[in-house]
Amino acid sequence: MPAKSLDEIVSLCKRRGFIFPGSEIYGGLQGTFDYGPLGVELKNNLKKLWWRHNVYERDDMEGIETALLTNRYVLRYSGHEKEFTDPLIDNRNNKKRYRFDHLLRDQKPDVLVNIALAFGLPADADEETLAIALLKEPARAEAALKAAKVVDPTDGKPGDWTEPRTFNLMFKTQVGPVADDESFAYLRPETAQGMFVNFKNVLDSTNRKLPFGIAQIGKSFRNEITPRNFLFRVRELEQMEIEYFVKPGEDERVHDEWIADHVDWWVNEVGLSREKLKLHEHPKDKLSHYSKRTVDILYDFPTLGFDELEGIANRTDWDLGSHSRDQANLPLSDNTRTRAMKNEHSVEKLTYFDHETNKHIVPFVVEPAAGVDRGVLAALCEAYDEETLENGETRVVLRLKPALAPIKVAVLPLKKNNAEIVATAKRIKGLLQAKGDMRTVYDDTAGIGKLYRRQDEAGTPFCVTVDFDTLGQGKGGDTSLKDTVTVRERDSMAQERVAIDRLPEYIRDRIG
RNA sequence: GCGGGAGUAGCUUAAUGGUAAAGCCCCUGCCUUCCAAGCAGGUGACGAGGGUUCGAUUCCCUUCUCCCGCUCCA
Repeated sequence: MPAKSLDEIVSLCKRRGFIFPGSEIYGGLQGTFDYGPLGVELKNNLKKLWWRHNVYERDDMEGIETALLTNRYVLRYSGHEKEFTDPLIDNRNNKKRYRFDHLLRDQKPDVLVNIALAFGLPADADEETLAIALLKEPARAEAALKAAKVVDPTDGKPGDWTEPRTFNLMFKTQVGPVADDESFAYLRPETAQGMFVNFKNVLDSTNRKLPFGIAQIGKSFRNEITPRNFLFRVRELEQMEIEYFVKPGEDERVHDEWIADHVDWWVNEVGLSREKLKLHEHPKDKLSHYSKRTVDILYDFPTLGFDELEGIANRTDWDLGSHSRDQANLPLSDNTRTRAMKNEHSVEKLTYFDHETNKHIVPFVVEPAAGVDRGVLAALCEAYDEETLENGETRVVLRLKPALAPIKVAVLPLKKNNAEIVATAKRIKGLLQAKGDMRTVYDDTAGIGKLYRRQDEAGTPFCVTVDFDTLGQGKGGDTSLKDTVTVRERDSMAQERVAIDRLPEYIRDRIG
């Protein structure tokens, strides 16, 4: 039986050491989580699989890792300084909160005219212009909204409005010893910008031709208004992102290819069921400022229902164009040309010289961006199983793909009060861990049945048990099984007898 | 940020204005020849701060965290 609720997963994560609340002994810090001994292994394994699929097994990808602290100009010209800010306002009468610009948009025209005139703006100023002007003088704004009788869209009555204020979703931090208004940097809200600002560096150092991509795995930070739902909405998150650069015109085909490829990756390598995945096409009017088309891959989480695992966006030439100097002389798409801010700080033109046409072009970008933490959660939800055994008892077993399993092998002595069995088990543990690529544990703190169940809950695919037969002391003096052990498989609980010297190979063949 | 609900051991629950109890888990020892056995022992909790009180886990206030609903959501 799969997990009935997310709480069952949360409970298992805490109990077995996958995931803990961040800063827990000081009461926690909302929107942060710490990965425990099993969690870090699972997460590392997921990232390893992703990197292998998207970098090593392709001919057109490079990896990078860029700084988390980001020059504010990067986020200014990317559009985040403006677009990643939500202006908010509350109605004291009914405790409703609105996005300030959306509230203005929903007013009758004469209301907006009155506000505009009160602020000395042209009568036909649009709601974005108004919002920006009013946010600069919140106290005057509050008075003007009252005077103009701005109504609440929920009840249609004039509201008792608070001062409008901005809520920026980017974290700022002080850089250097002098605390003035200019000496700050942003913690990056997405890893993507690191790939864009290094576009030339990668191109120049690798001699890549279009199409090619840059991959990065790393932390991003978003000051979410309301972190919720366990790993789902967090303030510190890890992303696995690709920026795939193509000639304009190839972008739509390549976009579809990445969507199909990544759905297959979640299914084949992470082990998610295809029927629990679905695609979500973003409506045109809800697209981000940089996107021409965005398709999300959703997973059917317990309690939450379908929610986003990965977003695959066609970012057009927005980013490379926005970060380039001398934009007026670049061949940009209409959206980027008209909406991107004039760049007065970049010293680079992020273009590509196309030898076929002998022209500089600004590549289009297709961006598959997946959440590592959400991937971990999906893998756990998919793998969780409460199984009723033949004897009527239940066991909790994590049916993780062996490649994802935090522990690959547990070596267990059938009896811990037999020195020779214990010594042999410890020797086998050493033999397996010497290979260096599989987490191996030894445990003798309970009876054999309980040891198996513990490993089931951790998702360990194989248990190796050392018994009297291993020592050549089988029942009735049977020595035929000397130097063999029992390998017990997690999902079926079936056992197989394997020679010790074949064991590393046997296990490796089965963990992928 | 608003409204509602909840915070007692790793987990699930109990009681109490006066030494906080139990089961499971965990640890140690004995026992145990393959799926959470048994016996004996042991560690471990009132989210934090303040107030009322002789005395607060209990009553009050504040705060933090979590859950539900709004709101928000690249």
